[in-house]
Amino acid sequence: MQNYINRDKIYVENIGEHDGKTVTLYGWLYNKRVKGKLAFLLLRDGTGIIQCVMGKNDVSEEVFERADKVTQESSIMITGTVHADQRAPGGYEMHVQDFEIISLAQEYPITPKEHGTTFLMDHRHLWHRSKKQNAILRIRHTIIKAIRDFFDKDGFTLIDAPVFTPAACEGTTTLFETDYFDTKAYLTQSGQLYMEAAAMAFGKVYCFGPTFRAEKSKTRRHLTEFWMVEPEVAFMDLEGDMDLAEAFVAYIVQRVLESNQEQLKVIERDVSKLEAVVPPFPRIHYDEAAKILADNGSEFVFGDDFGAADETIISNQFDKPVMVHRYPAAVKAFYMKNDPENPERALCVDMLAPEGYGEIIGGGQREDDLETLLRKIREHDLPESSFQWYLDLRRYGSVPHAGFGLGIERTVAWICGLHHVRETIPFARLMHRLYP
RNA sequence: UCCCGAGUAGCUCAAUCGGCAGAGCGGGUGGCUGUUAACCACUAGGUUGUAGGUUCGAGUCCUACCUCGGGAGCCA
Repeated sequence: MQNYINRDKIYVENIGEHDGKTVTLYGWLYNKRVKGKLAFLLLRDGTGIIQCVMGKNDVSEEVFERADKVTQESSIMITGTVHADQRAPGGYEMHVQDFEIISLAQEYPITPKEHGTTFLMDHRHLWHRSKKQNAILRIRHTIIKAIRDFFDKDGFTLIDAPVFTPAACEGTTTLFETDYFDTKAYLTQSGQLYMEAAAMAFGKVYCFGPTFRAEKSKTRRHLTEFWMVEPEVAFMDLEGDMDLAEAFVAYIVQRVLESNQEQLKVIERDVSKLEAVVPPFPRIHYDEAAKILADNGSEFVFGDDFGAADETIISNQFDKPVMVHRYPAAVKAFYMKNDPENPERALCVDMLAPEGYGEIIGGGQREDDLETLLRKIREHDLPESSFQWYLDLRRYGSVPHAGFGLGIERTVAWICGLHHVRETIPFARLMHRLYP
């Protein structure tokens, strides 16, 4: 294997720079078509796929025999001349001079025909090699990079939140419990409370990491382990929070449009839907959203949170993400600040993605008054002692502050136009999936 | 936790009213110098999820269980 290390490797994505030259490519056999005295080998190297043409008369008998016997996903090395050619997928093809099999693959489970999702998820470690999955995870990479760039350029500091937490942060969802020496610890469901502490220390902060929910949810929008980015800003109100969320999401979409045209084509995404995502986004009051539902025959009960079908009805009214604000305080978490103009309502906002993708952002202004927060903790029947550090933030220089959380996988699913979030994360963790 | 649906060849699926378990892909063999999920011919490949029941006869009908998928609730 030592012979195959090459530090100046040429990659398929840059093959146009080598038009007319003789180069060596390293990769895997994506597919082949052997037609008598002519062989078409599709080399995949992670950055793209190139068709390599081998005429029986142009290579030694031994080399042509290798093409005949090489199996799908065998690792290979091909030397040849690069030519622009309309007939070739990708626009360039290679005329083969030499071809070596680095490691002959056993019978590869993922054939070029159809497979079911369960089978593919069981072979997730191999499925990544497929064109579409490769494109999705490249777009995920762009989204994550764009998220970090957006905040870094705007003076935010990245503050990592802990994964082990001592108690339920919000007391709503079911948490994964783990032994922590002689006590219990729980896997985090949100870094937000810690970000509030960090915002008081650094001004503008965000965390980006995995989040865990032990809910027995089996829907296309749910994972038990997912990634979330949570910015938090001191001296910011709900309006500022919505401004931030809007600029943030628009920036992410723009970056994908700039960087991933090729991948968007592979996954057959309707790009015009993404091009429409420019500020300003519609901002509607909970009462307006309720009216939309009433007008569209929903069984929605005023005062409740919206169900999945309700979110779809609301988002379908717009061709951009829509921000719904000021939900009834009763259906929101204890740390949400109540609207001084209507104390029954919370200064909160959810952003619903277009095309029925549901909630991608949840956030709002936080309660900054010590006595009010204390009362809410008691009302929600939460252990007061666990929240002393959180109450300290109101004891020592409390300020208005706000933030939100954005779910990475739902954002990727929306931007890529996917049916299910399980394809948006390299190795999905679902209620019935812990392998591979 | 609740509701709905599905388990048949390595994979994707078919099998009429309960009547001989089949096809495509993938594997193997042979053929083909411009293929695009190549094509053509031949070939191997089955405890029909498990356990019971009804029947002359069960992939098909009944009961239970197992596994998986979709959805609800909850949420990002």
